[in-house]
Amino acid sequence: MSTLLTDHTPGQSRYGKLAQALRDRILQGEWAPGEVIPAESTLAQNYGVALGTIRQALSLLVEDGVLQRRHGKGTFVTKGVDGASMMRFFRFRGLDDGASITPHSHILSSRLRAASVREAQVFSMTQGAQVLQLERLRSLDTEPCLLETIVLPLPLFGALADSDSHGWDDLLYPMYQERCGVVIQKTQDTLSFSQLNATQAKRLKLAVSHPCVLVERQAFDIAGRCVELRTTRGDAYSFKYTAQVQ
Amino acid sequence: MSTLLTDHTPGQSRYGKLAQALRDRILQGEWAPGEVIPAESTLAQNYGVALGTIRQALSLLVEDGVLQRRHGKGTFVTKGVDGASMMRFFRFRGLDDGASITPHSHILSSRLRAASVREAQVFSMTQGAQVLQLERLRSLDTEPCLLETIVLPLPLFGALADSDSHGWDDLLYPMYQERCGVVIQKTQDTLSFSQLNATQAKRLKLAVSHPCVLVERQAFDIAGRCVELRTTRGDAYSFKYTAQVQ
DNA sequence: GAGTGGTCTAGACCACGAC
DNA sequence: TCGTGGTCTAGACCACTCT
Repeated sequence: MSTLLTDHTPGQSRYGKLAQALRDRILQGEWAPGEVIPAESTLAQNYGVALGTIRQALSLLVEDGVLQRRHGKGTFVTKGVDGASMMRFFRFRGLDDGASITPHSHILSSRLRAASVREAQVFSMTQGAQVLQLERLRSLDTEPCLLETIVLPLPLFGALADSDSHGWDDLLYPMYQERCGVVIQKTQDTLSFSQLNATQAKRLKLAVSHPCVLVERQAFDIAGRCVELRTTRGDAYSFKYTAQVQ
Repeated sequence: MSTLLTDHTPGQSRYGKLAQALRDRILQGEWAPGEVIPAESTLAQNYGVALGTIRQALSLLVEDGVLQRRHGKGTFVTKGVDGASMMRFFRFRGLDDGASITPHSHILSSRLRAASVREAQVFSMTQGAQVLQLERLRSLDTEPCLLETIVLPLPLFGALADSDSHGWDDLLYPMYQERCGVVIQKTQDTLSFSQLNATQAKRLKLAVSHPCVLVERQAFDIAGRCVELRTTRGDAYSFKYTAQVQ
């Protein structure tokens, strides 16, 4: 028995409350990312509701990307975004559509500094708290393609601040999970156009003022907190993105 | 009684087949865009299935954007996208986020020509069939902002070929519906980067080689057929788009 | 009050996956 | 063969909208 339902309708449907209860249990870490949660019939019994009701609750969390159903196997906690998602905005030379090659990662710099006002806001930190700022170059087959500035709040990412960036992986998000217990659940990317300054151009082996696409990302963990701010620049001529409307 | 269900599982769930049957009735024009379809209980009776089954079928069509539910009122056939959707990719000067001003439309040219191979393919036309090609300039407060090339298959859009473009509306999609009976249901937009040639630059009052964002759109009607090809160019510095991942 | 979609139940059987 | 999620039923009651 987990949490008995209180009486009727304080302001939400029963399956809505169930979804919230299950989400809380996931956030508390009762089931780790990638693990199975109890069967629908078990949950229905534990909460004392009909099967259909628990299924509606689970559907909400599936829509939200927190859970995934697998017919015949069970319902699993999502593992999170894989971190190669930035490549969806670009199509670099010689890559077919299907090709999902992970660019190699090289950390150019890593330093601690005080959070700006905006950073303190989005990270819900006390003003002046510390953040870790990374500069990172990503390359495909030795050719530089993306230049990134990444800002991470402390002490959440303290493990990274203390470690040597030479041993880091090509994908950051799985590494956030392993080393800091942070699962990236969603990202919001704002695209715009810009031009490279001298330093950026040199890193990317392009000319000064070369047109680039700017991706400003906020990444959120499973609890919905923003835990990463990232600015990515890539050659505008390699930009290619497809959007569906309705 | 509408269509009795055949026996069990030729390869789809019962609600899947119901959804297809309902979609067909909508495509045939049994209910016009904006109209109510019969109540869930009525449909369930007519098809001889349980309420929950018809609700699942309707949910598929709602997800697909074909239907909309309104609690207490009924289930309605979608009216289609409003045609102002191109503005989601740009944020022009002096426009706040919420502002959804429709740019003024000016048709620069309109002519008939034979379809290219690719056009014949995407429109499912016999090769060499005719299309209507429009050049169109869209302006905000007398300032040109978007330059478009629009290709429409004939004879579907014959009514437009025969009419004077001076009397046309600022939004094309509602006009497609009124004059040609074509409801735009979905669009797929591919974004990339380019530069303006001399003609384009002049139209948009920008310099030659000015950076621009290119939007290549395919628009689909309620039956899923591609019925419009559109290429839109706008100042890259006004480009601003937000995407959610997972 | 009548009609609509939304929630919920308690049960049955089916389809998939692993052992 | 067993446990999982997926489909389907037949009924009940609730919440919203219009008249």
